[in-house]
Amino acid sequence: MSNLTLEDIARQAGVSRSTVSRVLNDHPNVREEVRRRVLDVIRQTGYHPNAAARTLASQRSLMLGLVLPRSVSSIFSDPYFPRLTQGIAQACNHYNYTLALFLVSSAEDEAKIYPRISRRGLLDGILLQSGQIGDQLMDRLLASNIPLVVIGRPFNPDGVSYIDVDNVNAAYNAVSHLIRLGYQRIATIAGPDNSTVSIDRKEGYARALQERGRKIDPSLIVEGDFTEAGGYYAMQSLLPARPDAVFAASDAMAIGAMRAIHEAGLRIPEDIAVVGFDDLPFAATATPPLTTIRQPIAPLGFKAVEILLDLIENGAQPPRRVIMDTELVVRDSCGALKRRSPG
Amino acid sequence: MSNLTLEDIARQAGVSRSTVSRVLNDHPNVREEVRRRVLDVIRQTGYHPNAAARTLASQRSLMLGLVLPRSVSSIFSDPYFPRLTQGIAQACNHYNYTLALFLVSSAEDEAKIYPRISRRGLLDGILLQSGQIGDQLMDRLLASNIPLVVIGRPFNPDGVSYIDVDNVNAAYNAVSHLIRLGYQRIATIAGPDNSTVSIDRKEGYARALQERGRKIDPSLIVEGDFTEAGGYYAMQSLLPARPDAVFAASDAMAIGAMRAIHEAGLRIPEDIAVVGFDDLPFAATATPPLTTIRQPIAPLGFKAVEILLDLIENGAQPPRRVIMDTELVVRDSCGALKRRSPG
DNA sequence: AAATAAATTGGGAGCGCTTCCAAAACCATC
DNA sequence: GATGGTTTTGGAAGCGCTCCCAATTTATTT
Repeated sequence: MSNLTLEDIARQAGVSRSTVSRVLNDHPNVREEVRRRVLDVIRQTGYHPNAAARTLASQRSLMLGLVLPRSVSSIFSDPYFPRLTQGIAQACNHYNYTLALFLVSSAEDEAKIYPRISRRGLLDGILLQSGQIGDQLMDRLLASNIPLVVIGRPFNPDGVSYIDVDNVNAAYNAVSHLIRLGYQRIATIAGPDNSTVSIDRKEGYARALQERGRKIDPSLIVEGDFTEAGGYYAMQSLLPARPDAVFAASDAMAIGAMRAIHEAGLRIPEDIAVVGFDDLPFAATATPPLTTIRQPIAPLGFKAVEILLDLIENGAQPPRRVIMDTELVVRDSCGALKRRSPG
Repeated sequence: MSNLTLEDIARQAGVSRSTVSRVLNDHPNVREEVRRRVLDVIRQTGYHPNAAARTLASQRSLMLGLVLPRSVSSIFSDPYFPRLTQGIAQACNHYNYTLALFLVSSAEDEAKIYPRISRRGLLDGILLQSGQIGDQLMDRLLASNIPLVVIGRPFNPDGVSYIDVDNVNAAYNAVSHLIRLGYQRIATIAGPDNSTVSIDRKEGYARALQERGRKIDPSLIVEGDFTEAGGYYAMQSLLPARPDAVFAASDAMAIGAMRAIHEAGLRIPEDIAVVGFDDLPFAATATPPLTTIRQPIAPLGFKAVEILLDLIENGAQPPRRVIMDTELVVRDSCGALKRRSPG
C-alpha cells in the first residue's frame, strides 16, 4: 500500500516536512490547528513513518534483542522460556519497543548471529539469558558496548547489570520447610554444576541444613539435568541412601523423581516427601500435587526490560542489580497437610 | 566501540566507498587484491555496517516478523509455540534473517503493535499464527501488502499463503487405529469450535467413523479448551456415555482425560483407551505412555520461513499452500500392545 | 601499436527521516 | 505603533548506506 513519505503528508497538509515530523514525535511547538490538520491527513492516508529512516536519522531503533544462548535454547521445551519471553514481550509492547529474538542453537548460529546483534543501527539494547560457565557471548556483547542486561546471575558479574531470582533463599526456604516438618534425611536433586542457578539452589539447600546443625551428606546430593528423565534417574540413584524427603531443583526433575519413587513402590509423601522448583502448570495436577517454589518469571522478564531501558536512557554505570523474591507453594507432596506441623 | 562508517573503511583501505560496499555485498567486480585489502581493514577495525542505513538504502531489512495473536498467545504455555518459534528461528539464522517477535496479549497490545508491524522499513515479511475465527489481524496485514504466510489454515484462505499440518488426516488415522483395535464406542475431546485446528481434527474423527459405517454419536463428542484441566472436565462429562476409547485433540487434554479416568477407578487402556495429539515430551513418560500423533512443529516453522522468503523474492501470486504429514506414535494407552490387533 | 571491448573503480544522487538554525509570525508591553 | 520576547514554521544538512553511471584502467584483438 502507501509508499507515502513525510514530504507527501506535508504537501497534502500544506505544511513543511519538519512540521509533520514534529507532529509525529509529539513535539510541543505545533499550533493545535496545524497538528489536527496533519493528523487528519495521516489518518486518511494510513501513513506510517519508515522505520529504517527514523532509526538512521535519530540513531535509535526502538528495538531490543533477546538472546537465548546455545546452552539454554535446548531447554526451550522448558516453560521457563515462553514465560520469560511473554513478560519481556509485554514490557516491549508497553514501552513501544520491538523485540528481536535470537535463538542460538548451534555453534554455526553463534558465529552468524553475533555480527548481526552487534551491528549498529539494529538494537538499542540487549537482554541475554545467562548461560553456562565459559560462555563467551556475554563478554563479546559487553565489549560491543551495547546496553546489556543479563537474566540470571552470570558467573562473572563484574560490571554487569543483571536480574535474578533469589535462588539461594528460595532453596533455603524449601529445605527449611522440610526440616520443620520433621524430615531427617533430606536429599536434593541439583542441577548441573555449570550454571549459577544450580549452584545457588544447592547452596540454599546446604545453608538450611547447616543452620539447623545438620551435616551435609554427600550421598544425599545427586545431580540431574533439569529434565524429567534426569530427575527420574537421579532419584533412582538416590533411593539406596534412603532419603525421607527430596528437594528437586526443578519441577520437571521433581516429576521424574516422583515417577521413580512410585515405581519403587513407595508413597509420597508418607515414605518420601518431594519439593520442586518453578511451579509449572503440571505441578498442581501431579499426583500428589507438588509442593514447589513459585518464581515470578514473567515479571522478571518485564522488569529486565525496564532495567534495560534505564541503561539506555541513563548509561550503564553503575551496573544495576535486581533480585526478585520467590514463594513457597505448599501442596500435598511435602506432607505438610498430613503431618502435625510444629508451629 | 567502533562508530566507523563505510567511508572510514574506504579511506583506510585507500579505495572509494562504493568499492567497500561492493566487497561487503559480494559483488563480483572487485579485484582480488583490493577485496583482500578491504577485508583486512574490516577485520582489524571490527567494522559492522549500520543496519538502518542499509535497510533505508536497499529497501530490505532482512527481518521477518512472527505474530502470535491474542487468541493464541495465552496458550504460550503450550510447548507448541516454543517449538514453532525454534523452527522459525533456525530458518532465520540459516537464511541470515533477523526475527522480530510480536506477542499480542491484549487488545491494547494489538492497537499498538499493528502500526509497528505495518510500518515500512521494518519487516520484509510476516509469519502469522492463525487465530480464532473473527480475528481481524490477518485481513489488516493482508491489506498492508507485506508478504504474509499464515501458520495453520485460516478460516478464509482466499488468496492467502499458508502452511498447515494435515489435521484431518491425522485425526482420521488416530481414530482408524482405534477402530482397527476393535473399540466400539470411540469418543473425542475436541478443541473449541472457533479454530480450524479443532474443526479439522473433529472432521477426521467423523470421517474415520463414517467410512467404517459407524454412526456419529453426539454424546461421545465433547469440547475441551486444549488445556489439561479442560481435558479433565471433558472426560468427566464423557464418562456417563461409557466410551471404551477416546481421541483427545491435544496431549494436554489427553493427560487431563487420563487423570479423570484414573480418578473414576478405571484402567487405561483396559477400560478406556486414550489417544492424544502433539507428542509432547510428557506423552512418553505418562502412565501409561500415551499413544499420540506427532506433528513436525519445528520443521513446519522452518518451512514457513522458506515459503515467506519465496514470497518476498517472487511475489505473493499465486498463494502458496503446504500441508505437512503427521505420524501416529503407538504406545500403551491405546492398548495396541495388549490387544490382538486384527492385521 | 592502435582500436576496441571488458573489467574495475569513483562520484553522486538518493533512501525517508530528525534536528539544528534562522526566519516568520504572533504576543504583550510601553 | 514600535519594541522586545516568545512561539511556530521552513529550509537544509546530515544519518550511513546502495546503486547507477561515467571515468578509468586493463585486457583483447587486428
